[in-house]
Formats: sequence, C-alpha cells, structure tokens
Amino acid sequence: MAEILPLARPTAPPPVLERLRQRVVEGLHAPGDKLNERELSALLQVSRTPLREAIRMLAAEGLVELLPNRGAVVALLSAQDVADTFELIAALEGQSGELAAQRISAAALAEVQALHYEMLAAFTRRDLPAYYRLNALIHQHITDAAGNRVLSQTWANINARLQALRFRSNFDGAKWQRAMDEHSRMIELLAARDADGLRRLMVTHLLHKRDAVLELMQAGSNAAERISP
Amino acid sequence: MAEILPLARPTAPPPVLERLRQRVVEGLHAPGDKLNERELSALLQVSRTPLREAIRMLAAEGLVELLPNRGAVVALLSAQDVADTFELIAALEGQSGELAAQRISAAALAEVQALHYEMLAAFTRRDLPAYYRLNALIHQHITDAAGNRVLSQTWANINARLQALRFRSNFDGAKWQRAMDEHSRMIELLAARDADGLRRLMVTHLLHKRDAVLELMQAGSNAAERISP
DNA sequence: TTGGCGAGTTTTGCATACAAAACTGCAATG
DNA sequence: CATTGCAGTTTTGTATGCAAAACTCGCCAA
Repeated sequence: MAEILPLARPTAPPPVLERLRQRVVEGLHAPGDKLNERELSALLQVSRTPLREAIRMLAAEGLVELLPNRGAVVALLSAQDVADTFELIAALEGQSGELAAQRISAAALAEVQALHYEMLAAFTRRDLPAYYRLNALIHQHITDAAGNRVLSQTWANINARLQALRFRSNFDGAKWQRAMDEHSRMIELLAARDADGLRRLMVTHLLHKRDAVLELMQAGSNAAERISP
Repeated sequence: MAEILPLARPTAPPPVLERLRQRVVEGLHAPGDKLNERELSALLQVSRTPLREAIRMLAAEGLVELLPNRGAVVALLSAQDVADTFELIAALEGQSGELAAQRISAAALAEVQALHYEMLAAFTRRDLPAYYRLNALIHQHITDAAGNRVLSQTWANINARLQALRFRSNFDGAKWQRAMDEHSRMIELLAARDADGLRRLMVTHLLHKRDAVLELMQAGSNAAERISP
C-alpha cells in the first residue's frame, strides 16, 4: 500500500497573518509606515479580504494602528510607550522568573544553561546578532518554563511590539557587560531555585534594558533633529 | 444660520466590533458556542465582511477561538486556563497596585475611596450586582491610576476573558466577607502610599479570587456531570 | 508667494458572488 | 445493528464590485 499522510507536506504556504506579522516585526515596514491594502495584497498574492482580516488581527495585537477611513499604519511607539511597555514586560518576566525558579524541569534548566554558555561565547566574540538571538531564546525559555500558557502568550505578544526597534540597540561596552553579568546571575538564581531573587533580578534587568533603549531613542531623535528641519 | 455639528448625533450605531465583544463578554454567547457568520450578520445588520473582521479581532484578543475552515467559537476556558489567567492578572494588578500607590492623584484616590464606600453599602445590602459593578470599577480605577497605558490596556484585555464566567461567582458568605476585608485593606494601603504592601495584598486578593472561582468551577462541573451522562 | 478651493484620482469600507471545505441524513453493506 | 459511502446542503474562505471618504494637485485670488 502507498504511504498515507506524509507528515510534512512540501512546504505549505505560510498563512497571510504570519507573513504579515513577520514583515512588521522584522521592521520590513517601519513604525509609522502606511499599510496600503492594494500594494500588500499584490505583494502577498491574496485578495484584499484576507489581507484586511490579517491587518485587523495585528491591530488587536497592538502591532499596527487603525485610522478610521484612513487605513492602517505600523504602530509608532513614543518614549512613554516604550517605557510603559518595558515596565509591563518587567512585571511579566518578574512573574515568569519567580514561577520558573519553582517549576522548571531539570532538562529545561540544562537547556537554558547551555544557551547561556552559547551567549557567553557570542558575547566574547562580540557577535551581536548571535547575542540577540540567544538572549531572546533564553528569555523565551524562562518564560515558557513558568508553566503558564496565558502568561507566556501575553509576554510574546507584548514583546513582539518591541522587536521592531531591536535593531537599533547597539550597546556601548559597559552596558553590554552589565547585561551579561545580570544574565549570569539569572542562571545562578534559576539553578538555585531562588524564586524571589530571580523575580527581583529579572525586574532589574528589564528596567536596565528599558533605560538603555530610552537613551538610544533619545540619542536617535536628537540626531534626527539635527538633520531634518 | 442653522446649527452645524450637533455635538451628539442621535445615537450613532456602535461599531460592530464593540457590539460583538459586548455580546461575548456578557455571556450572550456562552463559552463554546459557535459563532455562525450568517446568523450574526443578520442579527447585527451588517454583511459578513465587517463581521468576520470583528470576529478575527476578538480572536486576537483571546475572546474567541478560530477553527480553520470550521469557523469561530467563544473561547472555552479549562480550569488550568482560569488558574493561569488569574495568576497573570494577579501579577498585573500587583504591579498596578505598586505603581498606583506611588502615582495616584489625590482626586483619583478620593474617587476610589468613594467607590469603596458605595461597595460597602452594596455589601451590607447583599446587593450582588451592584457589588460586582463597583468591584470591577475599583479595580479598573486602581489599574488606571498606575499611569501605564500599556499595562491597563493589557489588564483590560486579559480581564475581559473572565467576565463571561463572572455571573457564576455566587459567593458564600465567608469568602465574600474576606474579599470585602481585603478591599478595605487595599484602600488603606493605597491611601498610605504603601506600594509594596499594596502589591502583595493585590496578589493575595487575586489568588483568593482564583481559588474561589476554581472551587465554583469544580462544583459546577460536578453538578453538570451529575445531570448529563 | 502663499493659502484655499475643487475636480479627478486613489483608497478604504461594505456588500455580494463564487469556490471549496465541512456537515447532514439516508441508504447500502457487512 | 453498526458502519461506511455518497449526494445534497450548509458554512466558511476568497475574490470582486461598488459607494463613500480621503487624498492630490493644479488653479485662482489675495
């Protein structure tokens, strides 16, 4: 008899929502950019109807903003928005850290530790892209280890809003070193199952990240002001 | 010359999204119910296109679930989902409490205190609907007083998922008394600007609420099991 | 030169038409 | 009697058409 149900079909085309979300998150459409329905539907090879549905869903996720009768634009974050978002992420990751310290399995802990060593390698080589990738992975692993689906889903959602400005985060050396130290301490506290300590450290870590990003935003907008008007 | 721009038009029809969300949140469509597009579009007097867009947005908000090629159903929460959701809300309100204690204005504090007294009145009269309304209002005021838009938006979103099962929460007396006591203490801590104390109390308060709701769910499902085979 | 007006164009929002998938009920079969 | 196959129906998913709102850009007047 012939084989039935091949487990992986020859690359099913990724749904419109995913493709559009990725384009936005990757910054292919910059914050503030208008999302023209005809253009996008031609680009993504679907009609306007499913495209509009995808745009609406991204709006509900907070990635794009709907302007009545004027279409949709990629969400534009003010400094206040960024500060607020990091403050929220700090609370979410603090909670995740506390729960993860109590609930993480030995295998998941080992995986996080392995990723941490990879990140130390990337840090030592000053390999920024690899560092970012591993950093995101570690945070996601810890969040998932909290064993709370709603929490990790919410975290992923809020976190996605900041990915668009991630590419900007070009650390100076001292801040990068501090972030790395905080990460090392995170792994220690996680291994030691110090729930309260990990909560506090994750909050601090995220608030430091907030300050670093806000500084860069400030610098960036100053630079822009010097150039444009 | 005739009047121009009357400030309030004779009841502009509320957008489809709001109407549908309210129907779901109010439990007019019970969890697990299928949302038939033709029925709903007839009922809400719009075509399927804007209706589908609204459904997709509610799906992104987590209020309904999309079954590919099989339509949408109102999100059905398992006991685990409810536990996870309350755990998240506890973290969000804990953070809100901490920030609100630091940031709330005198006027907003007075308003919360006034609402609290109204709630005491409703409690004394055993007026459950009024109690719920005031309880929700107080939590929302505190959340808003945290001065973090992203936080209060996220809280509102997550909170809405539980409103559908709110009508079930028919307290026994002892639990109701405890909730009321916790509320009184909340107001004291808020007025005293005790950020850390308020954070801890709000977390406790929400976890107690979680336990109460889970008990009721347990009782409810047992009752259901006794009836249906 | 600048500001405002208006016809023409573009774009969004909604309704509808059509194709594809899922569901229903019945009959036939083991 | 349970199960399976199948035709008809229903429902979802996508494309397209049309009206209304917004935008563009040139022209005119101050």
